[in-house]
Amino acid sequence: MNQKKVTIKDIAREANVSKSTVSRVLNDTSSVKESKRQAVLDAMKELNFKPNVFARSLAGGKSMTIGILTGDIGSPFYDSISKSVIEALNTTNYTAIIADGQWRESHERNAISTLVERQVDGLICIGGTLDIEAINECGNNVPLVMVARKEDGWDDRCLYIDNKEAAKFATNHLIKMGHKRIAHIMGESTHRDAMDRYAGYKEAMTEAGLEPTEDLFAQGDFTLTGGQSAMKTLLDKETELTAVFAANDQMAFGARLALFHRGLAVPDDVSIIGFDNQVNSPFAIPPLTTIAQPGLAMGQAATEMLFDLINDKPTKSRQFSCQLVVRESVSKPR
Amino acid sequence: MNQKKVTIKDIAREANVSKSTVSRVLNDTSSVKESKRQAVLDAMKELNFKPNVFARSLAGGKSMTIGILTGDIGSPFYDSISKSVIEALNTTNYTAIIADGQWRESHERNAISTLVERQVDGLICIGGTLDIEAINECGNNVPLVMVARKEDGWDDRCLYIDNKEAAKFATNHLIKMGHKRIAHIMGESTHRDAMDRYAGYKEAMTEAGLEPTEDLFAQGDFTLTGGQSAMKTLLDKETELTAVFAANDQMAFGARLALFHRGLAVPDDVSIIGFDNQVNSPFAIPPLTTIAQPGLAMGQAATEMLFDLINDKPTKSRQFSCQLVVRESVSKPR
DNA sequence: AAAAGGTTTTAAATCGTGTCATAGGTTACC
DNA sequence: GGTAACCTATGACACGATTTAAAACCTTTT
Repeated sequence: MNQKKVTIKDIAREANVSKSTVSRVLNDTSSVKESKRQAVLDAMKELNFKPNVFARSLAGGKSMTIGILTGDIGSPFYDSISKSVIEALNTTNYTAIIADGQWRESHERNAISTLVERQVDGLICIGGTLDIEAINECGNNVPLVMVARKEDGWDDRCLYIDNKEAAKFATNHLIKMGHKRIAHIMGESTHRDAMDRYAGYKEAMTEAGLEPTEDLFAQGDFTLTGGQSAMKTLLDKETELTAVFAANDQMAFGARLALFHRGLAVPDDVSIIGFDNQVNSPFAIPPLTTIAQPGLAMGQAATEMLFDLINDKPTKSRQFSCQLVVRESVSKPR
Repeated sequence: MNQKKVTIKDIAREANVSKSTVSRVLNDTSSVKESKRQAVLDAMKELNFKPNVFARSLAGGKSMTIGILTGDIGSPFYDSISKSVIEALNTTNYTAIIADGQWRESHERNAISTLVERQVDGLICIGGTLDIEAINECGNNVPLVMVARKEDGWDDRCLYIDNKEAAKFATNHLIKMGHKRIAHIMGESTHRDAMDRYAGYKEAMTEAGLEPTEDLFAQGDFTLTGGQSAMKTLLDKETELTAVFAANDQMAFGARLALFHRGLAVPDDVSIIGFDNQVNSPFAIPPLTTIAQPGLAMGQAATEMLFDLINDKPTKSRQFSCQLVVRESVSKPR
């Protein structure tokens, strides 16, 4: 049944070589005569040899493991990045361990130390709130890449988008459609993305000669319920808005539900634009117009960058561009 | 900077005891005089000792790692289970490794062997298509728990729901509301859940004296787009349906979009009921009536069961009950 | 033909921890 | 007081690989 573990020792005996030789053909670390290499490979195949990861890690000092620290498991956009990293890792000998920060500094700290205890060879941070110096310190100087996040002074390992510019683009889309009373539902205020998108909204408004007054602003927190209650607040103020720019799709959905419950139609009464382009956004009713953030590409690029970092190759931060995805949640105001 | 690794050897020296003693207080494997225990603990604190996972695993044969084999990362319901497992593990010394089966047997095989190479101490399978004998074989007899899946002959380690009964319940809800022409969008036909739900639908119909005719049936695949095209097919048949039971929420959303594009209102023209109660289902337009599957509870229970299995305690399969969540996507037919 | 030089191969040390058999030391009992 | 029983602590070895320094083997050069 439970096949006794096959070790390099067994392979060595079977192939009439020493353990070291086996190790050398395993890692291709120096030349081995072709005949012996074949003998070893044959033996490995025959005995169905699987090297022991732990022995390897202990001896070699590499864990062949990459840590993913995600701001929050369950957040669709971050999840899509995690998924693409895991997929990218599939073609390598590395395996991912995911740790959940749950948007709390303390949790993030714990999550990182879990990863460090597991001796991850590299760390990919997706969003998150803990400041980068702290991460790096907890992280014990493990090679580190930041995704969906830009940090000053870390200009060689960030993969990000220009949130302000993208938010401006979104707002301008509404403006071009003829809207003047455009509200903004902002994300978690401790979150840089939220601040940047808010800034972009304000700038677009001002440049168009529209005033982003206080009553057009509502505080959200990037969640469905947060978006919903922000929209309620907005509606209670009886602001005469005709369009809403939500800082992410989740909040857009929340807002959309609040509108639905007040009997307001989208886009006929109120237009909505989101941010992220989650997988289910095309299936919202109506399909959500939004800004697409290239999560998949960022995840893949992060993986590549991390390997460059691990192999001491030079890296540089990269800005990804976003695209407006026009669907059916925005129309001209009536 | 990079603090030189602190080993039990250092602790031993600092506390004036032998390495073995340190190991014994670490694992609480036999009694140690209180004074020495304290000395060791103090030394560990002072030197900020973190045991090396790999050395531990190598020597002890336990990896302190649990493998999660999920049918598909990105599938909201399965993801919620994974998340709850990861959370449950947070209070233990175990860490999770997630491997993605991507609904393909070959991928699943690879995923399992990755986990086995990582020497996981236990395996939690969430859904998936590979048959259980194969899993067990690949899994090298690692303790194994199945979530959201019932397998005959494995009556001590499955956590599941009665899909047929729940589907019957869903269908009956529509029937009670007065619907007679009720369509069903089925999931991936290789999937047992899909078959069971279909069976429940048929049984409910027949028992109510309604005939589940061919034209009321459409094949889906548990995805958003699958649901959409199934609904299109249904509408193209010009079946005079007044309600749809989709085998999961994802397909319900897809169907809902197809309806939207045909200008049909939900629930006024067509009622929809789903299955799963995904986190975003309350935020659909209109909020989706559905069958709630207790994913969180199942994830936690799975974790507990796995530990029982690991500790050679007896376990028994457990059936969870589902609940109808009435929201706004179902009304009486007009 | 011997020395030099390069290529393969090997034995032994190492990585950090767990475990087992054993050695001391203490208590208890007759 | 002597022996048995028990509790603690120890050292040596094991776990399964990598790595290094030295040995063995082949070629080539002088």
